[in-house]
Amino acid sequence: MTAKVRFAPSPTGRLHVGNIRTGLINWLFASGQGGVFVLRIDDTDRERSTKDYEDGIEADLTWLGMTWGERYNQSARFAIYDAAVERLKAAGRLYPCYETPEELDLRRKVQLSRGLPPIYDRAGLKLTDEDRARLEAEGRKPHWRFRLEGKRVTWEDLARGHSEVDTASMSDPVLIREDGGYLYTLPSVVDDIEIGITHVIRGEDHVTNTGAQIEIFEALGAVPPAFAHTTLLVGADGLGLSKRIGSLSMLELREQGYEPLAVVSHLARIGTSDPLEPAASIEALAGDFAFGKMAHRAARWDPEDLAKVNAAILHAMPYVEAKQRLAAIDADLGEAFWLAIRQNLTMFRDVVGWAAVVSGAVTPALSDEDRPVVEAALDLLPATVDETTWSAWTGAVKERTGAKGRGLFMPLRRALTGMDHGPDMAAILPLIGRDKAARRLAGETA
RNA sequence: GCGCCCUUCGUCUAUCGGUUAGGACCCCAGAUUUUCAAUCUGGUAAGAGGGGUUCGACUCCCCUAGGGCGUACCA
Repeated sequence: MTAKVRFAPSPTGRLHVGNIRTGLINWLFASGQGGVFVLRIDDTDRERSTKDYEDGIEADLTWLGMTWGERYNQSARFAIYDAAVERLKAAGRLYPCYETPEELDLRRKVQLSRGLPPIYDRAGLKLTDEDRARLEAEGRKPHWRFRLEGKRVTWEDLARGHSEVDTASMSDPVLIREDGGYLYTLPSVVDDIEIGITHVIRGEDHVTNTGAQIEIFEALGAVPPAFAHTTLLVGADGLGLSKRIGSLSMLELREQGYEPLAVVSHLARIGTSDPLEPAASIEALAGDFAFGKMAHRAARWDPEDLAKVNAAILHAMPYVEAKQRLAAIDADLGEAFWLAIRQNLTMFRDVVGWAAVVSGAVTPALSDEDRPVVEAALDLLPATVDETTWSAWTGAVKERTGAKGRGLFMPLRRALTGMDHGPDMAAILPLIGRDKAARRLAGETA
């Protein structure tokens, strides 16, 4: 049986690092074995769902390279959920309740204060027809709960191993709200059955839900899929993902200039035993994927690590891959330029700064100690410069001034680039050109 | 409050009763570059605390501490 997994975001916001990891793990798991990745838009909440967010989610997935084989909108599938509801009602597993949210909240608080578990007391189950008629005459409308069997539900979790949830220790879940709207649980289970999902892969915040959901699968006569609950992410401080990072959207990461492959490599490898290095492609990542490699403790999402992965990708990026993007910055930026400066990039946009060093205007920042070397260098600068110039030229400067090592090269670097770090000077000198080099050595802004 | 999960170098992790406790990042050193960066090589560095079980515990059990998640008419 080929694997079929689903990623089910709600279009009530953009994808962020917290939920994209779940999507990515699903994608990697499915792709690694030639399975199907289903994109399911959980838009049963029509109030909060928007088409813009839906488009945004697709744009984010596409940017990351996470293609989907099938996609569904839950908002188009209410008839299927309605049918499931009828079956559950007929089986006596769905019962109406009339408490208001305030009443329930109060009841929970009382239970808690008495040291009792805050579990719904199933008052709705004890209602007679007359009780219901009276309540509805008062204008109350029911919400519907699924009657749990109250048993130890067990499953072999792909990420956590043998798992158990005692559904006797939880409240019967509300499946249908007072206003008739569906909560996430029922449509999710029904779709998993209808679409033929074989593996439900999600964050471990859903572990307890799984107990109830397995009961719902069974109540609908379905064999539950396999489950995998992965650890959640934490921030660089090791504590829970902060609001800032937890809500860091793919859109922001994209605007900050990260390479999609960096985002994906980083997200796929943190919290695993694989070294944190760039993958050749998202497909290669899928080939390496295994739940067994994932630690059972929260994975740390640190932007500094992401930046390192991003830099490593740029450092090794061949010219053909960079060509178009380079041209978008400046048509004159060729292969020699790329090869000379890529090692100095953290973000692709850093190219702009190096392009300015080569073809823009640079104001040399020189100290008094730098001057003798720079003046000699200007005097000795050959009439033409190419890749071979640097060595002979600086050799001559060394001979005349006695400067060597750092004392020889830093003044020249500062004079020619205006900076004290940067690409290999032998490669960058011919890119700057003889004319600009001479003027910069003379102290001009050129 | 209750339930579930977690706790190994500074960081991310490997180990599934007997290891010189391994790798990656950071850091340090060396090489290379007659410079910085990049690159290559090498190195420093670890089992939350306390009890057990065992010939032997990072590994199994219990307790404590710390952290995460859940306990919604959110997903």
